[in-house]
Amino acid sequence: MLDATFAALADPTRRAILARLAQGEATVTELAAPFAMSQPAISKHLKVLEKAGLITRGRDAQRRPCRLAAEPLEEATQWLAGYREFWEARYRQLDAVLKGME
Amino acid sequence: MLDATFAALADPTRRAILARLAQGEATVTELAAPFAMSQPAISKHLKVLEKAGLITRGRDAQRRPCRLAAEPLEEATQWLAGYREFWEARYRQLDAVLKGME
DNA sequence: CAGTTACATAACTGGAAGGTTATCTGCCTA
DNA sequence: TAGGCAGATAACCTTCCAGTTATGTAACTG
Repeated sequence: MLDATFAALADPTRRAILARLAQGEATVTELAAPFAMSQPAISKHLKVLEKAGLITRGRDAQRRPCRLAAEPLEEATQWLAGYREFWEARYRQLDAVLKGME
Repeated sequence: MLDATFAALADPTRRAILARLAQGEATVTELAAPFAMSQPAISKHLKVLEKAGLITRGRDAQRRPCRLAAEPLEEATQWLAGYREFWEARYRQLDAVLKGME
């Protein structure tokens, strides 16, 4: 699952789509509007996001509204949290150095 | 930068390498040992990690010890943090539902 | 019912990913 | 100095990815 999540997040178009969805539901056409890209290209990106579980889709007549699904983001965050102490250690070192300069 | 970071993290072999490096420096041969994969394949993965800034490499005679570099992980975490309220909101909803069932 | 809107699907293309084997380089050691 | 060890690089293959255009399909609208 982490594979699909990180792979999905590796594309700037897809991250921008998620950023848009963080502000609420949107249709495919709405999501496609900001990009200089064909509609099928966006549909493909949405499929990638859907397979990664990062979005879910409803139905409203001809429209297929997309919603953000947070679970994989949480999973990714938790994985990264395992390394948190690592860079915090760096900051403590930096702190120490700065204190030494006083 | 986030592109390269997330792309690098999308591969399980590379995540495993990072996990190993979290416990301290290691040489290429040491890193390659756990995997049923040729040494050049590992070297490629290391190059990906290096380009993404996730590792740095030193020199010790013929050995090129690798160290974990935390900065891109921090950057990725901060990006994800922008969505944190999103799933926390879900939990608050769940909480509310559970309380309603009492 | 004809046309249009909203989106999906198919087929193609160029380039990057991830693996392989074979070979080269640099450094240590006997 | 000859040989071996650690690792990088090259050349190749196959599969996937991100985009395209063209076409199909379901649902609304006049």
